[in-house]
Amino acid sequence: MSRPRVRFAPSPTGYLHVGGARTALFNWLYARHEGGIFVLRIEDTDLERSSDEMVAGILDGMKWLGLDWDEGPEVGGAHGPYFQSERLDRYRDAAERLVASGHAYYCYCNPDEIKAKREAAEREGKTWSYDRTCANLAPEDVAARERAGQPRAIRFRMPEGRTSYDDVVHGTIEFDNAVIEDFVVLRSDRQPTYHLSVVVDDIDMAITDVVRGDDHISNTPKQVLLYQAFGARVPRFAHVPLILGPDKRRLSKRHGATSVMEYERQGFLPEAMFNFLALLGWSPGDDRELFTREELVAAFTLDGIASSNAVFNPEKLEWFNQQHLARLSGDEITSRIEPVLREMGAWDDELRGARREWFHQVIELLKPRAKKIRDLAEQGRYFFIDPDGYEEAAVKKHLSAPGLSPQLAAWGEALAAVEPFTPAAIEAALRASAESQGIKAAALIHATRIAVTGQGVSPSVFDVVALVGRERTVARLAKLREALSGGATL
RNA sequence: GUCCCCAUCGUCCAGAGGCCCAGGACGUGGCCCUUUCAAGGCCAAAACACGGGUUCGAAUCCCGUUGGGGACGCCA
Repeated sequence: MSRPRVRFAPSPTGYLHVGGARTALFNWLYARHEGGIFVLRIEDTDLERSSDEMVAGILDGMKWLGLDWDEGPEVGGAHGPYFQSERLDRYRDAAERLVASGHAYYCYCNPDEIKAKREAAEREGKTWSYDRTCANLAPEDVAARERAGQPRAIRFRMPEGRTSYDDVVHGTIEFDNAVIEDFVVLRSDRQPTYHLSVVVDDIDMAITDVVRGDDHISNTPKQVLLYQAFGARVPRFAHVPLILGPDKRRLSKRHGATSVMEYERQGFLPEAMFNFLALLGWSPGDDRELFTREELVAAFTLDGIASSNAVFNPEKLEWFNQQHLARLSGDEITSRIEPVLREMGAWDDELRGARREWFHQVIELLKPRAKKIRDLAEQGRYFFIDPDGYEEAAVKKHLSAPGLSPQLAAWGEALAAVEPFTPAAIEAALRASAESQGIKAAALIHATRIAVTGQGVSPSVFDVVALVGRERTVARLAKLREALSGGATL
């Protein structure tokens, strides 16, 4: 098969939403798998709703996910321009060509009257479609209206018969043309409608495969007819299922986060989002779930696309994030966590230098407990900064035993002499200290954890102590004893 | 209202006539590991919407019902 050309054509709403991202992802994956071309086109026909910032919002989302485009904004290409707002002349010419060839006609009807009729019908629970008043106007009528300077739209003349096309995911889909009215292709203000602009653009951009949302299925016959009217080759269509919210309704703002950048803000990894989205409505045909970007490119084919809608499951996204996080190397995590640590005032350039090995060990310890990069920083704060207080519930639960302070003093002394300062040696020393004092090791374990981390929860206290280091641990134990005797800081 | 699409565990998927009294994953419950919390391992509960066909045989094919979604604009 020769190189396919596919496209993603969002309208600039200011952000890339999850559904759009998934559609873009499928297109990208397909292009990359087949060695084809991925085109990005901005459908900014609606000038009032478009701006540079809005376009930037979309591009940011694409870039974050790593969906690079071969032709489009910022990179150009031989089939541009890639903004519909710069292509208006093309649409006007195309519409006039349709009139000339008899596939369309001028319509002088008043939009307000049409709207009124439509609404009246709707109130009775019926449908009203355009009555073709202008479909067969006599030449002199047309001339008269033109002379009067009446505004005119251009309508497509629906032929008799049926229109069908082969959908890659749904098979053959057929419509009776009678259910489709003579739709407007060019408005009276000379602006094209969606159907005209997509078709003209897809022809101009030599798009071979249209991969888009299910919601376009019923639009497709209109577009197929337009291709035919233009004498162009009809592309292959693949309509992918929609992404639904938990209430099974189309995903929208009221379902919470729908912008992919919102997930970035929440600390999700782009590779996790990528993996998760790829599996919403597509499957490799077996039970594999964890994929890298490269593995997905290798595995992706259009026939793995499902035909039924999918519900967005945030819990599974979290799981993917955790899995991808666990697979990140120490250096990869370092570069992503740096901004978070800076924000906390816990960053030190040495973490990349002299303390790099140490830092990687800290990360390994924290990793299995973290779902997000931010968790790593927040849950491991005590590795970088002395705790400034003790978690109340933990104190209540583990520090109320009488005589704890002298016991901690003895343990502190023993710890100061542990050699080598490894988790195993530290554990042995702690157990020995507990035994010689006739108390449970657990008492010292919990107290040490609180002293060193300020928290009731942490990785194995022996690992933590080994990494926090002898000096800081001894100091923190002493500080806890102070607090115990003072009582106030607890 | 008309037209179109869809229908396997709560959710995401596997299953393209016998391999299925249906498999994996998330989530849920339990156990192991661990004197914390996770991670990990093991186990469990959990689905072929319903009714008719076709066939020796149907989750898989056909028809209908029901349910869900989408489209019907001088919006995209």
